[in-house]
Amino acid sequence: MQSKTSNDLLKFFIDTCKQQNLKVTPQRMAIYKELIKSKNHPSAEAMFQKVRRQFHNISFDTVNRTLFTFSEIGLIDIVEGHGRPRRFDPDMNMHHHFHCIKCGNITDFRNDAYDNLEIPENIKQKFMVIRKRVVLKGSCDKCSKRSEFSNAS
Amino acid sequence: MQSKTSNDLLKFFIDTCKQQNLKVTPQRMAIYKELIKSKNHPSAEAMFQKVRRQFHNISFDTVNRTLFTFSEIGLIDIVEGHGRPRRFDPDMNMHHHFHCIKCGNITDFRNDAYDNLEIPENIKQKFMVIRKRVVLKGSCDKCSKRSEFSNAS
DNA sequence: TGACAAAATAAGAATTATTCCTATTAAATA
DNA sequence: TATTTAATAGGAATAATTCTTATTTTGTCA
Repeated sequence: MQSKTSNDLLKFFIDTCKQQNLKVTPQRMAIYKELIKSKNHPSAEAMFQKVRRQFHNISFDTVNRTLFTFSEIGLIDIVEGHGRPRRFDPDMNMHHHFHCIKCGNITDFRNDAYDNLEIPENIKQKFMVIRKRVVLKGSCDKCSKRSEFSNAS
Repeated sequence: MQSKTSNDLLKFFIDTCKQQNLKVTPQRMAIYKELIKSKNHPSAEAMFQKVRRQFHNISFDTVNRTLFTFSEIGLIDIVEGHGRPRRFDPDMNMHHHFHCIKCGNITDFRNDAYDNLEIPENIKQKFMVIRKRVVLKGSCDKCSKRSEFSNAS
């Protein structure tokens, strides 16, 4: 069962690479295999440590670069975090964010429906929530224009 | 009008500092004044460049440390971003995040209501949205326990 | 199958962002 | 105005990432 699902995922991975004109290298396979085992949100360093156990002489740079490549073709996501460089927001009124995944800009927007979102009961019981925000990700107007036909290759 | 609002904000700033037993230094004043002028999400480096124009020999460390201090007492917010160290998420199913502002951990959770949030029309018209997520921030169960009486001081 | 062109890799240097360290200075209080 | 305690400047140290270059490998096609 486990291996069947795993094989399906590997097939999906290989197909995606071919579609995107990415070469299917043993390094990329090894990294992908570790990724589908990951339950949390690993850093590049954490992935490097895991992968090198199977792939003795893989370099950090390859792991890091490959993770970034995977995120570009939609195999994995880069999650938002308290980032570096840290960005400070002097606007303490409730508002929401649009992140451009290309240029990295964050745009504020207001939305009443989002402001009124309820915190789920199971979350309230476990965590002390002091702020909520809807984060939308995608491509901003400038970046969309710039690469309008980029996936027609 | 402008100066009145600005004075109110400065008064609020001074009161907040006193409440929190923080000294009101010229450096902190200068940094706060720049902050309330900021419309975007400046980095520490950007703030340093702005502030040093008024405050010739201020150090980067002071700016950075002060911004962090301000965020701790709720004067400003640290916004989520594509962070460093980057965190990669192999789970591409829709889910949401709880960020602990103390330990930095990000916890996944599922919520149907959140999944069904509509993208506002004005956003759709301007940006190409490919992902949405609700991000809750606060203190996780472990960190809440650890500092249960920390604000009684 | 073998050769070729383009892409990917390893290794380490370089860069960027941040935090730490410590002597000095300044704010708050009496 | 003297004292105590926190805050600062400046620079060293660290952490995370990206860049550079020579080498290797993949995918393709004869």
